[in-house]
Amino acid sequence: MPQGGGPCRFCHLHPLCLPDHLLDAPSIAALQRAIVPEPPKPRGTFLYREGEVRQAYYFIRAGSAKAFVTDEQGAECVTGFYFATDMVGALSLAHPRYTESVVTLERSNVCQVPAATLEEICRTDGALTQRFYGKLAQAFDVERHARLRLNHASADERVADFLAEMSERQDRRGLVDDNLSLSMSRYDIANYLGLAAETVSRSLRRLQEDGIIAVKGRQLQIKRRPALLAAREGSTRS
Amino acid sequence: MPQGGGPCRFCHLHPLCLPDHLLDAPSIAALQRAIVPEPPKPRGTFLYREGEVRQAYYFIRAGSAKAFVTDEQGAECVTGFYFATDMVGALSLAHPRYTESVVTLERSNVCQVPAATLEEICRTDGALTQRFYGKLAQAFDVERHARLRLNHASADERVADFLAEMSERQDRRGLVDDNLSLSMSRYDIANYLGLAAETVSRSLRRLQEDGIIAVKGRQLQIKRRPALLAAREGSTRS
DNA sequence: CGAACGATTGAGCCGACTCAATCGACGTGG
DNA sequence: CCACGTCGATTGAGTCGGCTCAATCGTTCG
Repeated sequence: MPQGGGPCRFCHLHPLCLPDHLLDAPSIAALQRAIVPEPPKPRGTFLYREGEVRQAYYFIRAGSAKAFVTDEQGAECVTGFYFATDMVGALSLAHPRYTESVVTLERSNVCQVPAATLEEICRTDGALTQRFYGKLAQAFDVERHARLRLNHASADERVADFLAEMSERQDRRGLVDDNLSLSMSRYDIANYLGLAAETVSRSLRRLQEDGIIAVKGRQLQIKRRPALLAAREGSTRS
Repeated sequence: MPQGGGPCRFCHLHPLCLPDHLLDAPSIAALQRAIVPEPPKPRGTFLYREGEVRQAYYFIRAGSAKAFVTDEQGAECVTGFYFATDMVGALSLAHPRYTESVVTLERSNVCQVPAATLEEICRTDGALTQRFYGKLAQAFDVERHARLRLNHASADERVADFLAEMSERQDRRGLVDDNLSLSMSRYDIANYLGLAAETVSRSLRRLQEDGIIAVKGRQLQIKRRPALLAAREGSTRS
């Protein structure tokens, strides 16, 4: 348990948010004191908008959010999703302004860390700095994965990969379960994967017909995980 | 001029490689002493391969290289291109092993910096560390741009965007010129853009027919730059 | 000079998009 | 409590952009 006090002491996500081996460092205690828990945010609340001056980083305690940019035609391009334990805003570490907008997909709880405070603490703690830049490195890997998926995968493969990714992230949140509750719409999924919503719908149906998953609206069960993982790559279809 | 000695003193790319305001720092001098100029590498030389332990970072002095990963089907996926003044290997900063393979596209000159040395120097210089992580942040932005391009752009838009990107990078190298010399094959371009080589060929022809560029093999001239920039986005076609 | 590779062009096909209709779930107000 | 409106999800029909396959043409290098 952290001796630094602050609201983290009672947060059940604590071990996931900041790994244990760092918890004794004085800078972690300072960080925890800087954390501002915010009142629950209803669905559709913006944490921030693309182009605004970066003023804070966020940690999601409960709920989910989607990130998107607006292209020159004014169209929304979904760039990712955030769930509990995710740090939001790390992408903008090297920018003075947010590079994407983030909006909640359901009633969500978040913690806020003022950017100035976090940067001040990092100035005296190289290890912590590296830790946050590590988030950026992770984000890069995710981005590259997404790009390669777009490059060479079919609609069915993309959807399968998306489900596997969602499940994997749920596992990492400590919730190992074959049931997924998708908080985003088919349109958001489609946009994220570079598909039409109708195509996502059809791909899900095909996966269900193959007995790999069971879909009921936004509730989803993975029935044959190995087959799902195989469907991510171009498994030679029968 | 750097007083640190080392081979950088005589390198004409110096002002681009490491910006001036940092040149006095002792750690820069140490970095320069650590730089190992290598003999010219012929076309097809690997700087490193995906999966190898990261042992060095590279700076390209002359020539060019392509980066790619190999997917589970054994197919090559081109992830990017490197040119003079580019730092190669920054993507793997947070990984113990290289995450992509890099191979020269033509006879090229590169400088090598042993990873251990660079990391040792960074340990005592937070500003320099931030500088290299900044490279990672840049790479993230490039990757996101590439992904959004794949998501929502047509073949013609992708090709136009690619040419604009190439030209922009040439400009940043200090060579403001409407002539581009593409060192990579149509197949590499196509792979990078998620297209077939034939489609790239056809898109180039269309751009030429519109009087936007002139193509002759790998030599290319930008005749109407504003039109090229407009063609990147979904300019309502006539 | 010939071989090999890259680039271009053409013909035909297919996967995913678009358009359109229907269905279902949910929330609102009478 | 039910009717209605709205939004999201699903399904079908038709179209089209870009892929595949194949042939030709340069070019470069042995």
